[in-house]
Amino acid sequence: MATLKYSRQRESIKTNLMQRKDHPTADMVYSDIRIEYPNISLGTVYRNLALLTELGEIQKISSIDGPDRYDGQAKPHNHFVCKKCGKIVDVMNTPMDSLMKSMSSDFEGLVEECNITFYGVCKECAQKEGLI
Amino acid sequence: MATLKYSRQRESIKTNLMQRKDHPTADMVYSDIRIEYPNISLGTVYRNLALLTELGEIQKISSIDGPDRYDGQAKPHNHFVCKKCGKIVDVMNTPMDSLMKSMSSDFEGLVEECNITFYGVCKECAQKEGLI
DNA sequence: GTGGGTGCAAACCGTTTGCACACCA
DNA sequence: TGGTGTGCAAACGGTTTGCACCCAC
Repeated sequence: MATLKYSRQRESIKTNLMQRKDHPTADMVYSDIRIEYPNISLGTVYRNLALLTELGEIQKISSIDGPDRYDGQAKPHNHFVCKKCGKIVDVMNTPMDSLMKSMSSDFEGLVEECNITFYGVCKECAQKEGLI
Repeated sequence: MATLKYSRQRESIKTNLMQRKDHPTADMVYSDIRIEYPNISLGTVYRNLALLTELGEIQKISSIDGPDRYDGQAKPHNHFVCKKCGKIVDVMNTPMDSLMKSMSSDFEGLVEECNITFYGVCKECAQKEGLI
């Protein structure tokens, strides 16, 4: 049961996410898709984003403030989220080995599987606020 | 302007957070404070938690799902948040040096200042779900 | 007395869900 | 035709906010 069926809406959402290089919110994707499918509903966008995330075809990124963001890049990688402006930057090649060592033994062997999100202040915002 | 005035509500919230060793939600703090101040409102709790966070006296921790959590521990440290059960574990002594090297040069010198939150699946949940 | 703090309730915002209809297989 | 997907709108949960009153200074 619950066999996956084709839908052009889901296809369009996936394609949109794969093509763009930013990390849009559900609403930003919704705006884009509505150009091609004016009747699509925001609920459908959320449902498909959740489904694609579950399938591992996209990544969901939680922000500290504001709405969640999505990443169409298939290759697993991590993110840096700016607390001030919400900007998201891809972080590749995180040194997992040294991270692992610092984690309590409760989590040994598990961190490897995780998507890690770093929060902080990006250079631009730090300069604006005189933190740098 | 905006001079900080004493309030026993804020004092009580701060004390409550400092004494406990878990990472409660605003609502959990609210429940506790109501024992001493039955008329306190949830809005006041949120206002004071935000204020204390801004003052750097407590830490706000964003969860992937569910409500934000708060940490009364003054010493800066990082967190591991379990995606499955929401459990939060303190992570001390993160190897910042190796992390820094892996970050893009856009953020060099800034990551050191950040609270980092690791997301993943805790050992217990991983065992429950057969991931381990 | 003045201006910040509180309690209350309504509003807010992102997200989820129930339902009837549409469409893929 | 059977069952999954959609559009719509209402509901939801956590959080914020406007307002009148209260209280620290």
